[in-house]
Amino acid sequence: MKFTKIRAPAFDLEKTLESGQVFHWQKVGDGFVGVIGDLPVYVEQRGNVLTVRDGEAVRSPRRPLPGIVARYFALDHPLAEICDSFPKDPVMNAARDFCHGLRIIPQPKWECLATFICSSMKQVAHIRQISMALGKRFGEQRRIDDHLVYTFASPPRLAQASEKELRDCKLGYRTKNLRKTARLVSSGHADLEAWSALSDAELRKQLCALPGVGPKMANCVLLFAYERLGEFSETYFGEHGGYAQQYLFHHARMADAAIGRLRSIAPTSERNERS
DNA sequence: CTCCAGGGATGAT
DNA sequence: ATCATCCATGGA
Repeated sequence: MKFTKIRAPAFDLEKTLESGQVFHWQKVGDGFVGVIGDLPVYVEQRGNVLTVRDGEAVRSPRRPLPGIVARYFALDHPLAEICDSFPKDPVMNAARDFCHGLRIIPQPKWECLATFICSSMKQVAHIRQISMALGKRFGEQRRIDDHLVYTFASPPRLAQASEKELRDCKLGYRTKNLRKTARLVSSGHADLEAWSALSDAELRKQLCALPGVGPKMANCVLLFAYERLGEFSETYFGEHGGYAQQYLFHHARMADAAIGRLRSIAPTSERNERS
């Protein structure tokens, strides 16, 4: 067992993995297993130190593991500066406090786009199931210790999948959108990598033209896959609006869950509130 | 603008 | 146990 240690200040692994940006990591013991691109990885956190261990990759040219992990978890983002730039209102303050150490993972573009097409009108638990099902059926199997993990399904693989196979992954009405978009990407008609060179506005326009992608999902992909961290909501949220947005959503989801738990304990209080 | 499209999780009864 | 409601939405 060969473990590598990586210093990771101002980082919270669990919050980062469970805040609704990526959906394929599984809790195992004190850590998580998943894939970073093609590479199967186990990662666990103790204080400011990550302990990581990789399995065998097949496609990726091997780079040193610490660099891969540090980049994946965005350890190079200046988090203190980012949080400092958030507006100072009560809601934002609470979110910033709650989400301490949450970093926005720079995701592989296709993985991010496809996942968000699958995510419309789905809750996090659902998206996780879909993501797992797609990986298991259409991804490539990798092994880390005694755990099986799966790479994200490639555009050509999804493009050639039958509608029934996709529906079996609980995709529902998203099936056609995912398949159509997979075909556009697979054929080169939509070149996600080349789009990196586009301006924010132009990139958004291209994304919105894809089946199943509207303004909301386009923003998510802009933020998570193209690292346009401050592109939207900049007027109020400042330079790092994307980060602010993510913190607010995660905090709100967790707060809702907490209210739910309270209600089940004390059913007479807290009736009928929604904003 | 309205309406609808999976289905699992979650809460209410 | 069963029933209703919800869901980081997009397209018709």
